[in-house]
Amino acid sequence: MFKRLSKDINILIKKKKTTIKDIASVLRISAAAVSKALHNDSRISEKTKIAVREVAKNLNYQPNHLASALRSGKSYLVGVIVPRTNSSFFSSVIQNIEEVLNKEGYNIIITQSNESYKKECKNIDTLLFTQVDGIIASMANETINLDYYEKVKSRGIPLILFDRGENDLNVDYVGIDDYASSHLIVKHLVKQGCKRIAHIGGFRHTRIFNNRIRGYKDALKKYNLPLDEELLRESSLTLEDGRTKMEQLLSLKNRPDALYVAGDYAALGAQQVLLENKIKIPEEIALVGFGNEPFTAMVNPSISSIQQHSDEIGKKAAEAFLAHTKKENVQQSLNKIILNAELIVRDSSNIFFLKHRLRNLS
Amino acid sequence: MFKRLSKDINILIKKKKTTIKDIASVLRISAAAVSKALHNDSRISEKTKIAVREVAKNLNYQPNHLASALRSGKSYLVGVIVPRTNSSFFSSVIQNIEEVLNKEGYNIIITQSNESYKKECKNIDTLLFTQVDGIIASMANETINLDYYEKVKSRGIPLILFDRGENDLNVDYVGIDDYASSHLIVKHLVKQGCKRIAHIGGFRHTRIFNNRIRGYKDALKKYNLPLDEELLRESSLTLEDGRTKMEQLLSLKNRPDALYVAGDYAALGAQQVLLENKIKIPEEIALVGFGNEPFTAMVNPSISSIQQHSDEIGKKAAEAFLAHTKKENVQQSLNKIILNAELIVRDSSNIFFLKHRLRNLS
DNA sequence: ATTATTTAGTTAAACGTTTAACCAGTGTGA
DNA sequence: TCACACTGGTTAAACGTTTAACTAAATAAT
Repeated sequence: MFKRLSKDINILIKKKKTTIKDIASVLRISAAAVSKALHNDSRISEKTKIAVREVAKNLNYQPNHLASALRSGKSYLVGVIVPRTNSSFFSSVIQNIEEVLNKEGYNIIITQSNESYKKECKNIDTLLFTQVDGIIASMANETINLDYYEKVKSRGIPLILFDRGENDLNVDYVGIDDYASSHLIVKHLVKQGCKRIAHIGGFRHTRIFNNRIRGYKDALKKYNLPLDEELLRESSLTLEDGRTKMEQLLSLKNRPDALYVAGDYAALGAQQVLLENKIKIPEEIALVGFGNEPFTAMVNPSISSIQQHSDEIGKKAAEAFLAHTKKENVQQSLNKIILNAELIVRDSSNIFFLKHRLRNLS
Repeated sequence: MFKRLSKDINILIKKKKTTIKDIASVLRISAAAVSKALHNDSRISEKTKIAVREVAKNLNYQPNHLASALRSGKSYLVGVIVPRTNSSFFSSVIQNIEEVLNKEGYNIIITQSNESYKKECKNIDTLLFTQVDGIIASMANETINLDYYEKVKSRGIPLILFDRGENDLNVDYVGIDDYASSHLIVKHLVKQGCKRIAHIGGFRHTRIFNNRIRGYKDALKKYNLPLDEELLRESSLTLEDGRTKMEQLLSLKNRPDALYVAGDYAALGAQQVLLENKIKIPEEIALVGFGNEPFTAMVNPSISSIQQHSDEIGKKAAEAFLAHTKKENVQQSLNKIILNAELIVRDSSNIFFLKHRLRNLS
């Protein structure tokens, strides 16, 4: 019945873009019927559905996302904001968010803030402008003012934070337990026999770094180690800043015998300074970083670090978004999903170096 | 005249979303006039424009991108496809594309193919579906079939390739001169006194890797070095593959005294094997990588590498896209923009190691 | 035989802009 | 005074879907 329309089809194929109307006119049915057929609406017969799908394919029909999003109010687009993408952590989180959301028909738009508050605001505007159905974000280091994130909330679209979050916003948050991670590290260093453990941390105003500092302090207390304030340094956690802070620590009369750095890049900077000063790692000073950047395994000696399970974080964040889309209630509340981190012990903090090596080889 | 309407404004402010119509009804003008005012149309008086802008701000008006894109046929969105984002090269290219396009009112949507052809096709579909105004892409290693890219072309939107391109597509391409880069490397190694230069390259079916191989061969010829086929290995350029190929090279009866690897990760793998075999770098075997990944400067010894000027590539790619939007003629043709690369000499290929160090310190 | 229900659609409005075409009023030159 | 050009808008259609409300025909229930 619908089969001998190939001439009509050929005529239409020349047109710029195939729309639902073209399909409708080929089959002599209404555009609405086509729309319903494509959405598998129960009010359309199986026969018609098959015919519609066939014609759609022949005409190379591509649904116009703009039109459907405009009409339905759903764009099936989710915005992702990260400080930067060239970090294995964020890159992996993004990949996992994408994987989960793709399955549900969502696509993601990635934007980077480059750790700048201003850029972050611009990104939020862009995403809102593009009418995303939700935003999954990790905040820039600089960000203190939350107005722009409040704007997202007030637009009534779900907001999910990960890694760098803020309790005050009262939205979903996915991250690791920074406080417990610090405990993990200190415990490990104590086991290696270290007595004076220094910490190069991030700035206290960022919640996660504050938690790492609190964890560090409390763990020292727990193991009856003195808390020496000069062993605790706040920094921007860049490679360069890691160098500076390490130099400061070395100039102390009473040097530390271990160092826990809250970021891998800064840890690398510290390591460079140690090597340049011919200080043996880990024998003289043991070193632990945070984030498990790939280079920690590449440098010599390899640097122990905290693995944050970026894949899990990405998945959970995406699932948190999906949960919002499923319930009617748009009301957001503080809902924390905290994952356990893992300490990857490498040469830089493994005092029983050779022993360990041999064990691994056996 | 328009000033005492604050009550009306307050009423409207409660509404879900402010539209152009709300502004119009506040000012008792037509929606069309508001649209024109916001676009600075000459047919609207300055007085009205100011009033419109003011009311828009008070009502917290956000233009609906979907509606305007649907109507005007322009989304002001550009899709970017990269094999992965967690590489400093791609990350930097993206950042520069964004910077240039933002200035012209465009926003970008980043997608990653993870080097998978299937994912790349999905990405293209997503981007077309989102009605992007253009696509800037670097192809996955796997990609040989060009049908999907042809699809982009046939949709009539500009397509720009960078880094990993294809002549056959006949579109704009931005990249470095791979052939010349190989010459640069070989020349440098020859200057260091190397006589048997090996090459771990990428697979020949990818154009850029083929060009690097051609450059390597021709440069050897130029410097009267014998071309020993067993010194040339094709690989996937992963760290692991770099290790394997290095082991193979070491097992030769006649070992090379220099190695040029077409990718930094594989170069790192090769370096690890060399160090494990107590082979001195660069004295016994000099090493040069490609891509200037940050870790090349971090490892010990630091690895010489080719800096690809990712910032320039990003800018030029964006500009190439903009050029298309400006001329009516949608006809695409092969238009290559080739940039010069730069060799960053580091310890791994600097035989006059100390001399160099001293010179730098002075 | 009559009414109710189901099936398979149709119609028309709506989503928020943009834009082509139109028009009323004012000024201007001849 | 008439023709005209400007200025500053207005009207209405359009972009491609979705969807609420309606309907005609067929089938089932009473």
